[in-house]
Amino acid sequence: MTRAAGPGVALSATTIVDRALELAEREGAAALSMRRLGRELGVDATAFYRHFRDKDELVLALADRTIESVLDRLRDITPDTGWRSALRRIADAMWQQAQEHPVVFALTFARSTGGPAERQVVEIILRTLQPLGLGAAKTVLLYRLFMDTLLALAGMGCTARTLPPEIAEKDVTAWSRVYAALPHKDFPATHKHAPALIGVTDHEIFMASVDSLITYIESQLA
Amino acid sequence: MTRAAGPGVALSATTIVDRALELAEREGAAALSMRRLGRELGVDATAFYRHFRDKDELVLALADRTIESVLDRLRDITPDTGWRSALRRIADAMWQQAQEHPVVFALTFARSTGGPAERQVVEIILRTLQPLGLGAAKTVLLYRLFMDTLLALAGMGCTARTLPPEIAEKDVTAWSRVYAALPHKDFPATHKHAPALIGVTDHEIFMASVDSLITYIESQLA
DNA sequence: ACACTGTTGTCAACGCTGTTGTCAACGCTG
DNA sequence: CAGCGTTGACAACAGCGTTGACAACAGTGT
Repeated sequence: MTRAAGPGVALSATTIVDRALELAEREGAAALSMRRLGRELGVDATAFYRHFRDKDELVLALADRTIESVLDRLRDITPDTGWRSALRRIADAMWQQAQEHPVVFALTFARSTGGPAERQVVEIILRTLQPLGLGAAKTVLLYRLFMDTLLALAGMGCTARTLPPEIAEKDVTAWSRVYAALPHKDFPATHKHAPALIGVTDHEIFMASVDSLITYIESQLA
Repeated sequence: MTRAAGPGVALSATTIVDRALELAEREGAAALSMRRLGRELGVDATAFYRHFRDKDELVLALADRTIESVLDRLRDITPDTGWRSALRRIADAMWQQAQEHPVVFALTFARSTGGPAERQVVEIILRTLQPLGLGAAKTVLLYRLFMDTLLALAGMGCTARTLPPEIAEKDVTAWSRVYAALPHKDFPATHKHAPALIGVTDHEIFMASVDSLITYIESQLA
């Protein structure tokens, strides 16, 4: 049953991205294969290549798609919004993106899509930092520090949380298995703090990081 | 030419890790396949499985091996070393590890090996933070904040730097290609700062992050 | 000295992966 | 109605991680 071209076409870049996003988040990064995606779309695996150059192009498209939802959450930031609360809202939106699309986030947090959504987010953050009156050099450094730190932190968390199940088990239980069992003699500090260490959540760390970054920017104002 | 067991054995976990580490850093993560590694060792690809459960176990072994060099650089930290310079030395050692073994670092920065080298590093950092007299809860939070932030930042950088060449090109040039070309009309802030943004280095960001973290810890002492 | 046992490497094979080239079916335009 | 460009199907390729059966050897107990 060969399908054909024109408006009544079966596939489009948009529907491919839709299904791929849903598939990846539902079944993990390993399930995002061309054959699996083809089956999901009811189409031969290689039909994909009529719409994207290669798999990496799809991955970047997934990234830019998820950034759109970040953008939506930043709409209410105005020039009147204080820079502190603006930065907090941006951080918050990034965190939510990571929670909603952990697989795609893990796949792409170290990438640059160059897509429209990404460009808008960059512009918004720069507009927030610009009026602080630091020099150009300091402004861009603080932009990168803010952006990279939060992307990296959230991305690392997503990577850890979306590991293939059999691998994830080893990692997740590493702290409770090996670190909680270290002897007081050779590892006094670890032995003492292991119970508390297990309890620290990624979100606490992320929020502490936001505090830390804002504190640092304040210190640069003087 | 079938080889055999005993002392005159061809392979060992150590030699496998040696060659794998060298291969990965020389030719990239994609080259670290069992068949390629077997060829490198002059041995059938599946001989590997007599020494490791699976590939992931090798990757974790690679990670712990590179952490050993971090440990070496921390030997001269004593209880007399001020916490600020101790933390700076730790950060420095992590950065050097990331520079020397970017492929392995990118592969494992979000993982926990639970190996001996990793345990020692954890103990050293906790011993640095412990005497500050913050409560247990604050101590472990700051430990995780410090560790995770620097791991994530360095790891994200390594991930970006060790992408397959054809993919890397798109990413590296994204800033100069798309962001430098954005019109002043819709993207005034980006348009203005794009030239400076291209110039910011990962190391600058990393060092700024260390400053930021130390500043934050200081603020928590009061 | 000899058979036994456990270890280690070889080999063939399985079911995957991303991707390419060829071909057929279809909508649109001349 | 012919031709053309687009789109999907299909077969195929080279590579991947991993498994199971088999052979060669070292060391051990008798």
